[in-house]
Amino acid sequence: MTAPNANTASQSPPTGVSTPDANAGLSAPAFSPLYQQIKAQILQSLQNGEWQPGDVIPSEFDLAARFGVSQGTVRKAIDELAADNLLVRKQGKGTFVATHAEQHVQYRFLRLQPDIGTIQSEGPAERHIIWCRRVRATAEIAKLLGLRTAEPLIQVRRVLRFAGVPTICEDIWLPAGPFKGLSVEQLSSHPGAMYRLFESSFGVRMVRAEERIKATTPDPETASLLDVSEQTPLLSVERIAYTYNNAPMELRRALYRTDTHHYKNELN
Amino acid sequence: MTAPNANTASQSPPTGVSTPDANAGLSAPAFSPLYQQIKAQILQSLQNGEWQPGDVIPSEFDLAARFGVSQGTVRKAIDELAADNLLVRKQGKGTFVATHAEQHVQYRFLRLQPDIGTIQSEGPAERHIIWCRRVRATAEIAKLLGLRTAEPLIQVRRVLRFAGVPTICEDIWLPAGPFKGLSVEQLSSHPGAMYRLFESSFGVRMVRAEERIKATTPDPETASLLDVSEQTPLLSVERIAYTYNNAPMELRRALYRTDTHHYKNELN
DNA sequence: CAGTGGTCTAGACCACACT
DNA sequence: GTGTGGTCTAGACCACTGC
Repeated sequence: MTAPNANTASQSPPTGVSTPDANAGLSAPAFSPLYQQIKAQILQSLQNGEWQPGDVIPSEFDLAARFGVSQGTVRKAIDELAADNLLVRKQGKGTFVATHAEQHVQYRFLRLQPDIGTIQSEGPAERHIIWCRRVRATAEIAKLLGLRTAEPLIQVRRVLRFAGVPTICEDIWLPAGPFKGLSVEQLSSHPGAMYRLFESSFGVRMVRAEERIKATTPDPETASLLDVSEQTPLLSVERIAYTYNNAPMELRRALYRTDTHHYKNELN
Repeated sequence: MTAPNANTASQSPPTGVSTPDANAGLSAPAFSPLYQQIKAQILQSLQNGEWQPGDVIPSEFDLAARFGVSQGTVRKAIDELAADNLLVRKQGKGTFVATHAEQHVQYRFLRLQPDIGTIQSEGPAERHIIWCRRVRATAEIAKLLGLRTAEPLIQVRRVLRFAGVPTICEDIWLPAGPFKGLSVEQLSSHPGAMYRLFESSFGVRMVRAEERIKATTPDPETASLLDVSEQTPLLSVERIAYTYNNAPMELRRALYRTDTHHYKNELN
């Protein structure tokens, strides 16, 4: 029962891995290390909701028994998932599913920082929802979100203020299906950041994102919302956020004022 | 000589690590895993030039013998250094000191991409050095580079063209000491990217960098160099590049045209 | 105290590159 | 074939958490 890899009478370690026996003749050059397969299985359990954000997952030894491998192999799989910010290890306590809720970083994907002073010493941002309505995907937006043209979307426009100054104005597009029922009330009343709401109310956890940045000037409406002139150069930040299976689930187009803030990026 | 951790007569594995004996009484809570110490020693050999960029370093077993630890411990140290892009592992061949020269990525820290089309299908950039002269550090620049005001610097101004279009105009400040002798001829004639020259001719290897991005408009001179109007919004990118010991060694202030290109960032 | 993740070791075997 | 990094195992002990 507990030793699926048992294969020899001697006490040599299980050969495992590349299924050397079944590969007689010409076989696909596919070679996947055991820990990658374990990683994929753990990912599967995350996607299908077996373990919810914030939960503890089974211990390394439990998982090793469950998958019929050694603890070290499970460890390597978890190491990679932790490096991807999908799991969080806590010595003495266990390994947890990463969550936007308990993350001490308030804005996971926001790279805008005040020019001087300690980070976020300015306190939490004020969030003002301008409106939230159902729209249909343009060809361009559909392509970015991996949908078909004219599929229903929810579009949210909001403004973020730091220390009372309107600094960010953004449009957010979400596929209507997974986010059915999203309302202005929900958005306004929810205390935390937006990704927290997505996670707790819609079971959608954003895992990574890509941003494309340009410099531009605002249209009249946005200029008014940000309290700047139409000639003010602003950062245009287009973000696509992805959930577990690398599926795009959100498109944001934001304009950032950079008179008191800057976009910070670390290059390695 | 070769077994600094030898400590017991029995064949139990060396206890090592936390020096449990010397820690009687109240001691600093410092605890450094063995592999971190190995990592530091390898880093030391990189800094003092024992292994040059492009070189193979000794095999994991050789290093294990040299440091008196097991191969697995050396492996973990190298894993982290490889994750930091300081070393590059090549299965079957060895572990190499990372270099800007052989890196297939031409511009290690440049995040600007053409809006459409395959990445860098536009061919290599044309580099035009505008000038290169000795200056003295302003208080602001000195602070950013960790120097004192009025220390001698070399300042380079250049323009990069993609597909014939001037797209980037940047000023580069370098401490005069480490870069003694840097000349326009050297900069112009050197075939590759700038960091390659720094590495091969001055022994300075840039390891990581930070960028601060704002939106702005160009001054008249820069507008002319980039062939745009003074009202054109541009990305202002300030980069500080660091060498091994986390010491800042270069400051760049660049303006990017974003009419045909965008700054791309991956968020994890 | 028991349970968890974190470190370290020793040894086996696999995949890849060079000669 | 030899040597390199890459994977896997088994077992020991350390550090941290909470009962």
